[in-house]
Amino acid sequence: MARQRKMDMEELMEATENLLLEKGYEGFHFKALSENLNVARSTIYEYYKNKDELITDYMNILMEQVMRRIRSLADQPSSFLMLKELLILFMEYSQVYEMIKMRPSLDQNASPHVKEQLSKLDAQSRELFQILLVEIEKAKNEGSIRKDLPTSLIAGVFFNTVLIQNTDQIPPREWADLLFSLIEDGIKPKN
Amino acid sequence: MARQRKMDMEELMEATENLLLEKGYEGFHFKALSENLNVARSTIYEYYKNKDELITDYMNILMEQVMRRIRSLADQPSSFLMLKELLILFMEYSQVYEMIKMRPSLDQNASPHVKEQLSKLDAQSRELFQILLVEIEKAKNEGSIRKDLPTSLIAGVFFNTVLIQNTDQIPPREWADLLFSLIEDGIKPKN
Amino acid sequence: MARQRKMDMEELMEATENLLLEKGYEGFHFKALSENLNVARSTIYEYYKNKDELITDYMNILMEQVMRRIRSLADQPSSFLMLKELLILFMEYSQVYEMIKMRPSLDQNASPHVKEQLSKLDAQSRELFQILLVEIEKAKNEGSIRKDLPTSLIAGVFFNTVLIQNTDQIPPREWADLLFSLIEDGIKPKN
Amino acid sequence: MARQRKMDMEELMEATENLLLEKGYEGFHFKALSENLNVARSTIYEYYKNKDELITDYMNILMEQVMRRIRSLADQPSSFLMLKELLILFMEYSQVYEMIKMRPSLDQNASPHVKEQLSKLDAQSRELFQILLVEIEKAKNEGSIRKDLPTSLIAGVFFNTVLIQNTDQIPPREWADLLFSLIEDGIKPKN
DNA sequence: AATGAATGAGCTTTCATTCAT
DNA sequence: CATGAATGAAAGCTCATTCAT
Repeated sequence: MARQRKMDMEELMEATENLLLEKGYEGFHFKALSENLNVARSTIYEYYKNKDELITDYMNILMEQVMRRIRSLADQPSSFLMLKELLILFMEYSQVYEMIKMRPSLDQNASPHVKEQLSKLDAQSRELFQILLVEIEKAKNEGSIRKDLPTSLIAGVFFNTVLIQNTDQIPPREWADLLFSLIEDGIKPKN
Repeated sequence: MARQRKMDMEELMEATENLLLEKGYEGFHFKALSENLNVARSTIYEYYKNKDELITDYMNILMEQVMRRIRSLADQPSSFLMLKELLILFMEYSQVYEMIKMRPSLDQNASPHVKEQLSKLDAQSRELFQILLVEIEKAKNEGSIRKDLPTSLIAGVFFNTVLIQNTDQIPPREWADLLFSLIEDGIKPKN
Repeated sequence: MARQRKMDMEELMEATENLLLEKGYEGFHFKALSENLNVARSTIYEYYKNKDELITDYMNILMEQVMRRIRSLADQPSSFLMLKELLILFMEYSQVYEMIKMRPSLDQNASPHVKEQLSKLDAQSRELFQILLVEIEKAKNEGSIRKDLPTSLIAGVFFNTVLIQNTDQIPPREWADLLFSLIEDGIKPKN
Repeated sequence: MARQRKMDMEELMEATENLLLEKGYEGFHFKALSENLNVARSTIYEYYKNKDELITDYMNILMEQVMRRIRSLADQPSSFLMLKELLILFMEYSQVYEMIKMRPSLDQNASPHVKEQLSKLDAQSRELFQILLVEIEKAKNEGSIRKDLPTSLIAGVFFNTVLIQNTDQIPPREWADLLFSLIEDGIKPKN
């Protein structure tokens, strides 16, 4: 099998994710990445022709994973419960929204291959948003969500609140319940 | 051809803000900045010894402005109303939270002067958080906020929801009211 | 006038020419170029965004110069004499044909700007060839050139023989006369 | 998956020649070579320790082949006819002159082994030139070549004109005759 | 003050070369 | 033999920063 393999795709993707979250697109360097992985910088180029191809590949893999999870969520008793499941999923995959915010930076000097990857990515983002928007609308019709709140605002709450830092180290499940409770009933006491 | 264009501090700060928001700390370059301002790159060095000093200076100015506004808010009839005013202020100054998230990047190779600027900044951030946390606690005691929600979660909601993109272009005042209504009462219909 | 100017466009073009002739397109590096010019590598980037832009710019300048000279040659008493003048010119500018041979290498990853420069260049090359071919045809009709030799062969002789190394260091004018004499009458003694 | 494709020396030499002619010494890379041959890059190292050894080996093989052909040409009725045969041979092996022009690039960091190969090569080049020069001198003495033309110029014509692109796709034999006719009698009509 | 010019540091990328299987 | 994997050296390029006017 030739020289001992040092690079591990899983590790590469993990390191890519961490570095992206920490430094953002502009601060993402193969130098730091290779140091994290303990391989030579050039080794990464054996797998990815450049930064953008690695990043878009990572994003697509992430998105596919999330979409697979979302599709496996289908058939909840109600849209309201579906939304709760989505929120929990978004918390687990809070990188997704960070990546979506990073997306515009990738347009500059996108090579044809990168462009292709980006359009796949965009398609999946659109699908993700679509699902969320549809579920919110359905829940409004179900009568389980207020109709006076714009759907875009509610969707925004879903994406943004999952980024809240859990500084008190509350257990994830409990944190999710608290967050959903806040979104559901607000901060005002019940009566 | 000397002195073609005077530097204007206001413009400099504005351009700094825009570039920081658009590209993040790692993507903030004097090159782009000077192009936006239509001055020579070297001209900026007449005012700031380097990148980090400009950025920390901008951040401090921003923070001072916000803190001044917050202090002018004091003496609301209730903590609950105070929190509403704070949310409106955070919406107006949504850059603030973006800057706070950018803060850690500034630690690397911070010169003594930058370190000093950073500690001023940290002091102001701490004060800002403190005010928010105190008001939330007071509101809990007032009985106008549920006690079962962790204060850190509520504070997080205050910072994060102001970043929601107003994609539907709803007028700012109305958007603020809708957002506060959501935070106050949740998405569930009253019944 | 700011820091003392070290780069001189004339020198830059000259060094570019020399390096291109010596190493060819693939062996042309900014490193060697900057060493020849005694400036930092990055300094060259202040003038040219990259290798290809410098090279195509150089080639266009060269071509324009040659075409200007050619146009100033017009109105010779006969096409035959015109061809002699052209040969002398080609000897003086023997780089031109070397550059034309290098031309195809420039197509890979040509940026839009480079593509534009290349199409200008191609237009001038075409014009140059055209002039040569037309003069050869006219000379054939004048009866001063054999009609049994393909025009392309004669044109080829004009371009290729100017590249013969003058190893014996014969004075240019004399060398040109000898070369033209060979082309005119061949190597066989008159009888 | 070992041993998928056997290396074939003939193919290797052919690919080496093509790549050298297309890209020149500086643009000759094992990467492209291995892709052309459809073998792993590292496989070439089983046969040649490095780039330069492959190139000098190829050049020596080429030169030997040419010299063998030249030796088999000996004993023409006259030096003039010998020169015609040589021209035809040079047309068939027009790579030879391209390689000779490439020769100087090989001096940089030549390893001992490469240096040895180069000196063999140089010996053969010298012999080749020698033969050509001697035949020209003999033909001058025979009275079949003008004595007023420097031998070096005539030799140069032999090497350079074989590089003329046959753009009109004239059959090789015919092209050779036309070229020799031009060299012999010049472009001027007979009377 | 403002600028044009130059530069070094550091990242991106390519490629020859090595090595274990 | 042939290969896949890893790597260092060197080129490509960008940008913060300095400096003389």
